[in-house]
Amino acid sequence: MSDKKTTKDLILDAAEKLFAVRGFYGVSIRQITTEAQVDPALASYHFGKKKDIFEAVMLRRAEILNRERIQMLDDCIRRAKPNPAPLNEIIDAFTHALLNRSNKGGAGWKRYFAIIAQINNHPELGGVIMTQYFDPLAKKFLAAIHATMPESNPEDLYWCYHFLSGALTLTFSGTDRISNLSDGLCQASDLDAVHERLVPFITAGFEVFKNAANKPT
Amino acid sequence: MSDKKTTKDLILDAAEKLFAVRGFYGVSIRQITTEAQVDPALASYHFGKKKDIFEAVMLRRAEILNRERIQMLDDCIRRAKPNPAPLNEIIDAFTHALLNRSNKGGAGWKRYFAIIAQINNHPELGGVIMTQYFDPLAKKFLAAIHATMPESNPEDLYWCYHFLSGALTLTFSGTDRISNLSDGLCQASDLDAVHERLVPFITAGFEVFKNAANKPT
DNA sequence: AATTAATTTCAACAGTTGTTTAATTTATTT
DNA sequence: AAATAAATTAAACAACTGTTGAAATTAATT
Repeated sequence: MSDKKTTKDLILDAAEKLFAVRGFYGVSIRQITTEAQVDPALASYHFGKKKDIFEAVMLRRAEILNRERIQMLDDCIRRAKPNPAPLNEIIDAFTHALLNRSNKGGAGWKRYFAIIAQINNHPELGGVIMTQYFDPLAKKFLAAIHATMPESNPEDLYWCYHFLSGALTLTFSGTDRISNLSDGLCQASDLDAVHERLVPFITAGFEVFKNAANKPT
Repeated sequence: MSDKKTTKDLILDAAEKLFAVRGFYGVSIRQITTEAQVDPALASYHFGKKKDIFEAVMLRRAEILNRERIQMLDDCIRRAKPNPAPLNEIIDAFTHALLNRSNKGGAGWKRYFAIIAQINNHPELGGVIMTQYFDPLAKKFLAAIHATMPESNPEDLYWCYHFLSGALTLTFSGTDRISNLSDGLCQASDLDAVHERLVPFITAGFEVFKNAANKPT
């Protein structure tokens, strides 16, 4: 019945768990293999260097996520045809899969996004995965936005995307400072509350730049 | 003339530089003291444990920054009296000192903000400094917002603040992914460009919640 | 100038780091 | 069942980790 997990996945699960709270440099291979209840040498045997473990952790879920997000974006574009997709739906498509997986995908997904949040704000790590998996989708997304806001200045849109990316990232970080700040009224773990506000918030932000004050360069 | 730097500051400067790009766990005391051209034992002698070095790095600039930001917020409230301060000015007051220091304060400040960006997204580190120095100001700031948007739901405002915090944080992170994405059209280092767009973007986001759809709980 | 305090140096500590090697066990193929 | 491949184990490697102690030096005080 219950398929026994492969050693590779045991290691990846353990690595994901530990990387999520202590970061790449804060976790040793021995800690990972201890958590996975596996011999230390197996990490090298199956993955190679430590960075390769990290990349394997990132890749494992990146593809699933990417497929879902592209799907949602395409759906919402198709639904609106021949008109451009509505802005708020585009932004929803961009964020929904992320927040939904983080919310209802289980502990693994939550940890995965915590790592994403770290590398998104870390200059040295993350470059590869983010560029390879997230940026192409970001471009698709921005193209859809531009289609629905044809008068806007592309430069403005890039910055708006940047703000969106930051807001999302902080939400995933697992630092629950908003809970302190609000004396428990809000909690970063309540991703439904986030999503409910994030989409209109960001939509309104984008719409400021609907009619370019600055001409495109 | 040129006051020779104290050993303490040599160490803090080196630590700041290295922490900014590799994070707390990614930097060793020996790397710090080598960079500072100082004996390794001096780190313990002057600061104690490694975490104490990190906290000292954070504290050094936190006070300066806090003073500036409170000043700007108070000024803008005073200017508007007896009316509440305009929303966009409040947000400008919140962001201006940060972006200005990061932009024109020299390399040290830039690195400092890169560290802030890391700990803001890192559950284990940062708690102390952020809670002690940044959250009180956040409350002041949110109170000002609420004064100018009296019909709004506090819960909504906390979330808006959360989004603002994320957008700011990513800007400081030093990861210049927006440059890749825009093929060089935008650059995260161009903080004037950020500021110019961030304030109206965030202002519009907040204004969505001016009249609470959800009644306050 | 003598005495005390503060700082800096050098050496060492026990523990951990990532990674590799060779031997052993398990699984797969012929 | 024999032969081959894949996976796992245990031990070891040199390099590095944070931190400490005692001696040597510099600065400040009497």
